[in-house]
Amino acid sequence: MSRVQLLDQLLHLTAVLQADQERELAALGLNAGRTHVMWIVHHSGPAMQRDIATAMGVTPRHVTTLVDELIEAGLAWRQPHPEDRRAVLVELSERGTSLMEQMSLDHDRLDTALSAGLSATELAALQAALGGVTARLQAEIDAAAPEEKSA
Amino acid sequence: MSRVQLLDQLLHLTAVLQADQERELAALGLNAGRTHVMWIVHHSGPAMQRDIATAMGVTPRHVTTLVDELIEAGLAWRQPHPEDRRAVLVELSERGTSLMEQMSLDHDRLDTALSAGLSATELAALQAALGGVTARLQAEIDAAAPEEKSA
DNA sequence: TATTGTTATACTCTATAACTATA
DNA sequence: TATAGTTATAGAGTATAACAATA
Repeated sequence: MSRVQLLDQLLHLTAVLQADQERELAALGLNAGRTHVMWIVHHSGPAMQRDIATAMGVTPRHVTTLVDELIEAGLAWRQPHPEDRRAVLVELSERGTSLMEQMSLDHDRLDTALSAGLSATELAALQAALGGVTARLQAEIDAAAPEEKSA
Repeated sequence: MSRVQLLDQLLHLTAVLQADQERELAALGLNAGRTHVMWIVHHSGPAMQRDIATAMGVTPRHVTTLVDELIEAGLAWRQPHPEDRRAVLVELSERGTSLMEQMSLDHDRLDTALSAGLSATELAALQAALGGVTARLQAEIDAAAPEEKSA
């Protein structure tokens, strides 16, 4: 009988991870939504707001707000779409791009720190076990909510 | 070089876990705050709102709202504090209590499902590795934000 | 007629400030 | 004077609905 349940450990880790993310973003004047927009644009290149909304699972209206805020902060701008005059392309500014690059570095650094102390074998075993847990969790979710099919 | 980083795996698991929790609570007309209040009262017995606020890390004013909502939903009620006429004791109703008991069962069931397929040895190794990762994450956080001391 | 983005509005979660009734 | 809780107000995040310009 494990005194501490696996699920409780995972929930705790989840809480710590999330608090850390939020603290870090807040220090940059960002939040999850604005950062998600930048992340998408950084990885896909200039993007239409409609596509950003779909990728994030939020309303197009909300993306308008998020992009307004990024522009206000000097992290992005809007360009007219060259082929569709209804649409707009969101691009990162130089500051926006370097911020995303810095976040990538921080991400990699944290990843390295978390794996420290684990041998390659142990790391592989941990990753495999985590993959299994995630798959079982997803299976539970799918079993409980059989509505939303894959898109 | 691991193609998928450990941190990314953890972030993904975090997202899935959280979405699952929210979906489950929403199906019961609950949210994180209301559930947290019930959880505290379920585990500590009748509690003053002030103490609930401290335990949750939110304002006393917000606890007033949360308790109002629980009462509205027939899940809790307020009793006058027997020794301090300024204060109030929050108690769970029968429905509130049985809901908490049901959630405990669901929690245990999910924990079992997540561990399925792992031998006792593998489970112990996973838990140990997770503990290490969480400790290293906490150490990173403490190193980055040396302000808020322990209370 | 369908689609992109925006103006207008509203809902949820949470906070701060001022106040009432005790202690 | 300090503390428990509440009335009043505000701010962040996100949604729905109606509408403009364009496809």
